[in-house]
Amino acid sequence: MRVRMAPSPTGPLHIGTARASLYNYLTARHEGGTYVLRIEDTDVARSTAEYERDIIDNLHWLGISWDEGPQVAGGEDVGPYGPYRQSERLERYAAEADRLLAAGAAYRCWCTPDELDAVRRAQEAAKEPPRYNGRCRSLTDAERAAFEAEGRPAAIRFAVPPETIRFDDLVRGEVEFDNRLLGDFVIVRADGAPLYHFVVVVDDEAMEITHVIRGEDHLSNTPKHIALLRALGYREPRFGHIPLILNPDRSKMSKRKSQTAVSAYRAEGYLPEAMVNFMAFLGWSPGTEEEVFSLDELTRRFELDKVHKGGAIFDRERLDHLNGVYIRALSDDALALRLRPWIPAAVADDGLRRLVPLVKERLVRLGDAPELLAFVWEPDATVAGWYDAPTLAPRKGTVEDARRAHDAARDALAAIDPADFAADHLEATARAAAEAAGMKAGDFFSPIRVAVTGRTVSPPLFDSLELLGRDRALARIGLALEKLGAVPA
RNA sequence: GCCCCCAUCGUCUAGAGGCCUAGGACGCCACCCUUUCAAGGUGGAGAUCAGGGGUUCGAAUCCCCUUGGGGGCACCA
Repeated sequence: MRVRMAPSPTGPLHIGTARASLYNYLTARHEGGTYVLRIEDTDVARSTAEYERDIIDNLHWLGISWDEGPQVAGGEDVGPYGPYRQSERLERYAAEADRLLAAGAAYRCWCTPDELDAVRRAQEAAKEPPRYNGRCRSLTDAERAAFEAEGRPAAIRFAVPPETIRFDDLVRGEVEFDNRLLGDFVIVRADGAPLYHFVVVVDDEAMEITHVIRGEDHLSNTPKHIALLRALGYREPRFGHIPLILNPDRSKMSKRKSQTAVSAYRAEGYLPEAMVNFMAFLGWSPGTEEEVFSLDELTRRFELDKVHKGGAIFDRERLDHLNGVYIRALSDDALALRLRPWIPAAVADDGLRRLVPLVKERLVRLGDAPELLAFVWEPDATVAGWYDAPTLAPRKGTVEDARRAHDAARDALAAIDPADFAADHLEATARAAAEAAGMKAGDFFSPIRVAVTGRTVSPPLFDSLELLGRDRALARIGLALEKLGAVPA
């Protein structure tokens, strides 16, 4: 078994491409086949090295590996079937196009874009299917000679044989198309650039691909590919068309309506394990009620015949949940490592490990960490700037309550030996202070929480206090008192 | 317009004729735990299996039709 993924570097790695790559990967690895990466950069105008880098980097990030093809963006090919970039296989396409031409299976077409456009418009007006009218297919030798003498560049069209194409799709079963309904399509542009439907067939044969697994959007293109590959005398691979990933409105997932770049999810702090697990379940399930799977487990369990036929909406809330599950499953050390890029370098180098327990159960995405933890590394004055005096009041209390709490807290904390400034002891002390002040614990803690973390919602108060240490805690309470002083009770 | 594909709670799904008065998960709502927020626990609402015909002793599961949705019909991929 030889399987491939064939992304086009005309944009960053798309969720849909990533999912198709994942299904190909899982199929190849499950069956012990070979997995190939081919860069489909025939559209030179839209392809860039930057996008190729984005695609390869993010595929690696997801943990998807391949046996053949470039392993690094712009890097050298690995494998005996190269080159693996279509832009480097132009001679082969030209030779195959010539073969088709010589056999009469393709012909030159001199129709101009304007002419083609006019025909298409007329067809639309007449409510006919828009397809090439075949004008250049039946040119006389004299007409052909005239065009050639003109020196006008010609495109090459495939003369689609009038036949019914049937194939047994790996996920959809028997499918049948009438190719008589197809127009002769262009396989090589007038400027010499070979087109997708043609190169994909040439390359799959050249790379001896046995299983073509791709999005359902290619299902109705498959009869074209089969007709082409027959005309070229190639072996027919098995085809499998997986369901599409959908926008919330059930249309094909698109940049316009959804966040489609894998890099964007990565930048928000989604874990690759969660992305992979989530994407795998968009259109597949093991047939049981289990739903948390590592890439290795997926490889073990994945089977193409359990893939669904209907499309699936990309549900962010479900992804969020799964991401949280994966974050919580990480050890503190592992999570600290992952958090590094989101934390100021000085903090990351020093006390990051100690911060992890404060946020581990609260993180949806790694990128949420700074919001939760900034109070730790920001200067006292900055934190004090995050709130105003009324915010210090307990939910059902007054600023006067806040003042009492802070007075009591300041005295209580100041009395603690810095060496004993630990969460357990702090809590006991604070509770005693609250009781002495005649306040409910919650009402007492709330103002302190705001003073210390700058927010009404924060990690656990006493752990935060311990982290800050006595002096900074006292300083923040002092700052809060100053603010309260400006407010008449 | 033509061709093709698809159709179980809002969403992801289990279900391959009787185990289904349709199960799980996300989300939602309660309650418990609790210093806030989370996490966790318990419970709940939520799908007459798109609709209609068949086949069968029996249908979410098989067949047909309808409806709805989607994809494709480029000198893009």
